[in-house]
Amino acid sequence: MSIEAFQLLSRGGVQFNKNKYKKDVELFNVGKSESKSKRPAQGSELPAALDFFKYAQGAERKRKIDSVKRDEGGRSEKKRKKVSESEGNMDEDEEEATAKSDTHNNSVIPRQRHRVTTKGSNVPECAETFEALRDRYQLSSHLMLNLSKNGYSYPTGIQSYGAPILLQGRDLAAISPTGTGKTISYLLPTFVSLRAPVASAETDAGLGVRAIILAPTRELAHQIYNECLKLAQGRKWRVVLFSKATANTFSDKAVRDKIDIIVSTPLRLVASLQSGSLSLSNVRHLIFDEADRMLDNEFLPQIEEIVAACTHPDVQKAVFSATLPANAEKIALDMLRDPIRVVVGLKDTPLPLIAQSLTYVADDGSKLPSLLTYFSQPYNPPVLIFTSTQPRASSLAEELLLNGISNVDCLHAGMSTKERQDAVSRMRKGESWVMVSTEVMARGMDFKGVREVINYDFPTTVQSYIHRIGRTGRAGRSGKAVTFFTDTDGPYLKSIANVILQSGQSVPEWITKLPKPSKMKRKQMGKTKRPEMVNAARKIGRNDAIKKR
DNA sequence: TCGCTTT
Repeated sequence: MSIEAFQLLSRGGVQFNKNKYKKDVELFNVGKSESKSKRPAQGSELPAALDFFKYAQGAERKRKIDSVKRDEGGRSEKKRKKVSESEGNMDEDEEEATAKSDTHNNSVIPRQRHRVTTKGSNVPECAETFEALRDRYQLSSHLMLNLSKNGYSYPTGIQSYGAPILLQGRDLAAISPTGTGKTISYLLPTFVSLRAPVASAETDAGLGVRAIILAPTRELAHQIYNECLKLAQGRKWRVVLFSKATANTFSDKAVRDKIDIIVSTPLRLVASLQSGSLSLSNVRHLIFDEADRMLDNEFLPQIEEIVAACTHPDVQKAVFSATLPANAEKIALDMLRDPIRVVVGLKDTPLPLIAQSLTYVADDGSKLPSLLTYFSQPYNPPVLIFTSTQPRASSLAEELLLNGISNVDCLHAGMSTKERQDAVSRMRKGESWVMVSTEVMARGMDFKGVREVINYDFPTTVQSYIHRIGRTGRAGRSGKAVTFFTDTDGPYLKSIANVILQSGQSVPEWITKLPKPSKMKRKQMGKTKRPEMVNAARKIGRNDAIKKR
C-alpha cells in the first residue's frame, strides 16, 4: 500500500467514478483483484489503519467533541426548566450517565455523555456496570460471558437505567437516541427474568411462550432476533423469529409449548392468534420496539389485539423508541401499569455526533444531478439514501448504476423476502457502497459501517428525519447526514431546521426566519403552506382548547 | 396529504 492510498483512505473518502479513479479502487482490492466483480476489501481484511469503514476522521473529531460540550450546556439549561415544571407527586431523578462507546473502537472515540431523566414512583437505582447488575439481580455467568464475548463491556445510559427497572418487574417507557443500545437494554433483563429455558426443566414457568418482542419491519425483527441469539449462546433457549414458516410449526402443541421468546412483526402475530395456533396466555414480558410507530393508527388495532391476548395477570410491558411524540406517549402510558419513564439525552433530538446539513436543490429534476455531483467528490461509503416511494427507490438505484456507480443496492417492501434478505446481507458484509431505500429502513436498523445518510426525498415528519439520520452515528461513532430540499418542501423545512438547531448545529439564517408552521406542529409537523389549511388547523387547535376547559 | 409498514 502506498502513502497515497493511506492518505486517500484516511481522508475518509473513496472516489466513486470507477474509471476516473481506477487506481484508487484497485488499491482496495489488494489480494482479491483476480475477480472483476469483487468489492473492496473491508473489515478484518484490511489493516486497522486502512479500514475506511472504521476510520475516525481526526480533524473533524475535535470539532464534534466541542459541539457535544456546547450541547451539554444547552441541555442542562433546558432540563432545569423541565424539572421545575414537573408534577409534585412524581419522584424526579436526574443524573448523568456515561454511555458506552463502541467497543470496537474504544481507543479512537471518546465516550459520550448523556443526561438521563427518570420519572415515576420508586425508581430503582441505576447500574453503572454489568457486574453491578449481576450482583444485584443474579445474572448467570453464562449471560455475563455472552455479553463480554459480543463486545458489550460497559452498559450504555439506557442499559444502566432501563435494565434495573425491568428487572424489578416494572413497566417502562424508554426514550433513548438512535444507536445507544436499546435492544440490549430490554433483551438482557428479559433473559434474566425468564431465568432458564423452558426446555431445561429448571423452571415451573408453565407452558407457552413467555416473552414477546414486537418490531415494525421484518428486517428489524430479524436484527433483534440476531441479538437474542448472541445472548442465548450456549443454553437451550428457544427463540423464534416469527414468520409464515415458523408459524406453521406451531400447530404442533409440543413445539409451541417449548418456546421461550418470540420476535415478530404485529400482523404476523395477529394472524396466528386469529388462526388459533398460538396462545399468549403465558406471556410475562411484552416489549414494543419503535413504540411510536407501533402505536400509530395503522399498527394500533393489531397492538390492542395482542395486548388483549396476553391474559396473564403479571404481564410486564415496556416500550422503547428514540422518538415519542406526545400523542404516542399518552397511548403508551395509558397502556402501562405504574410506569417509569426514562429519557436519555433530549427527547426528539438527534445525536450531536451526526453532522447534519441541508442542501437546496430547486426541484425534483435537479436532485439526480446534485447527487451525482455529490458522488463525484470524496465521500464515506457505505451511504444510505432515502426516497419517498418504492418506485423512486428502484429507479434511483438504476440511475446510479447507469451513471457508472457500482455496488448500488436497493431495498423496499415491494421486493420479495429473499431480495430484501440479500440486500440486508450485502449491507452487513460491507458489500454495498450505496443503498437506496424507503422508510422501511428508517428505523432501528443497525448497519455499523454507515457513515453518511442522504435524504434524497425530504422526510415528512421530524420523527422520520431523526430515525433516518440515526442510521449513522451509531454506538459513539461520528456520521454525516445530508438532506435535499426543493421549493415544495418549504412547509416541512422549518421543523427539520429546528431539529438541527436543537442538536447544537447551525442552519442558514433565512430558514430560521421562515414563518412558523401551524399550531398543530407537535402533532403533525409541517402541514401545508396553503393558507386555508393552516387556518383550518388553527381552528381545530382552538376547538380542542375549548373542549378541555 | 400521502406513502410507508405489517399477511
